[in-house]
Amino acid sequence: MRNRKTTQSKIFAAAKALFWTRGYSTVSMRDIARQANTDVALVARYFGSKKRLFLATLEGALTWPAISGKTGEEVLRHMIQRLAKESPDGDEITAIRMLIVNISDPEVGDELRQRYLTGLYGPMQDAFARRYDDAAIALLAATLIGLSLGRSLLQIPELSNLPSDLYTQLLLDTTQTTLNYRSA
Amino acid sequence: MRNRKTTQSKIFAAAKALFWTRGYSTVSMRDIARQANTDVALVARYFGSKKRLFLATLEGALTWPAISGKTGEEVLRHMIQRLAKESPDGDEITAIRMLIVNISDPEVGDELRQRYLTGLYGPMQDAFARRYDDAAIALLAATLIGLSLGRSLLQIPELSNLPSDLYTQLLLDTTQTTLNYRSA
DNA sequence: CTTTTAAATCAACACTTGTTGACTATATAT
DNA sequence: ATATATAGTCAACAAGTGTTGATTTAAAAG
Repeated sequence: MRNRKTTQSKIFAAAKALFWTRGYSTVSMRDIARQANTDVALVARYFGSKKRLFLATLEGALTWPAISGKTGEEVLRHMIQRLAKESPDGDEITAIRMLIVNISDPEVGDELRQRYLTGLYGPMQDAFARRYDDAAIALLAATLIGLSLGRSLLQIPELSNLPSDLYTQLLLDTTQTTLNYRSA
Repeated sequence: MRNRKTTQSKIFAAAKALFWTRGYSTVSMRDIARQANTDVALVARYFGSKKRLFLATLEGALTWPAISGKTGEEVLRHMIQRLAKESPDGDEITAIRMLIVNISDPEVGDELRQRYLTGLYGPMQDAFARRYDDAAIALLAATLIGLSLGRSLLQIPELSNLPSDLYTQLLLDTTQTTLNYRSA
């Protein structure tokens, strides 16, 4: 098959899978090419550079999907459902997990941190503003990330072993109690 | 100064600082040598290999200090105080932050995950066993890690801006409410 | 002061990295 | 069937990687 589009998407899929699970700097262009059954040169040619390819895999990630018009709770519920789909064995990878994996990379960490703050955290803060304590919202954000880390990366048994529906329930429960937190 | 011990400790300090902040695979032996004002060859000679040097920096980390005899609350309080010392600008680095930074590294991630589970999580589970819900303990572990991530790595303003004592209070508060969680 | 011991340095190795350019092969259009 | 456009391949580059050996230099022991 000699088709540019399909080759491009093969490369893209391979890059996303590798970058999102193993992290930017531990993945080489040749790793991506091998995974996509192509040549290294094509990876560089079709996407410009390694960093540009990584940034391409971030398209649409770390931003709320159509947040306007919906209540904070609705949006949050949507995110929780997505988080719950992330399996501990890693065949389903959320943007939150990708964020954790790459946040401390000197090459792309700052970019990711900024995208998270402006794309996810900021809007969430706005959606709940003046209805909950500021510290409670920050606490909720941190807790959701911590749970994702504990379930998929650290593989804490009590979290990893939870079936998807019970994990969803746990996320909903903690969201509720966390939001009601008042500082001082 | 021509002294083996001091050179070794200079190298060790440089390695720990770099590994713990930037992560194992993004730090080169030459980076360490440069930071320690020595030659690359000495780094390899004094510590065997890159991985052995990294493992050396883990000495005493990710394990409870003298847990026997103390109650779960006492040990937990001790950990919280250590967590609170971690400044958002990174001149004080906790083992938890190091864990997050390196957990997804293909080279050392598994080792770290295992050390965390057997050295920190397991003992904590034992210390609280039959006094709190299993899910509550897992939830607490995940929340503490999430807060560390949010404060020092993601730099969520509402967490990063908290002075050390208020951050301690937040940790204590959430610990209390989280432990009382009952599933289903 | 001379000899010995070992810390520090220099150079090199085999290999991997991202990226570029020239070349070949194939599908489409004439 | 021939010409053209372009997808795919191969080779090479400069730079960086971990690691090892030989050499030089300085401190300690005689």
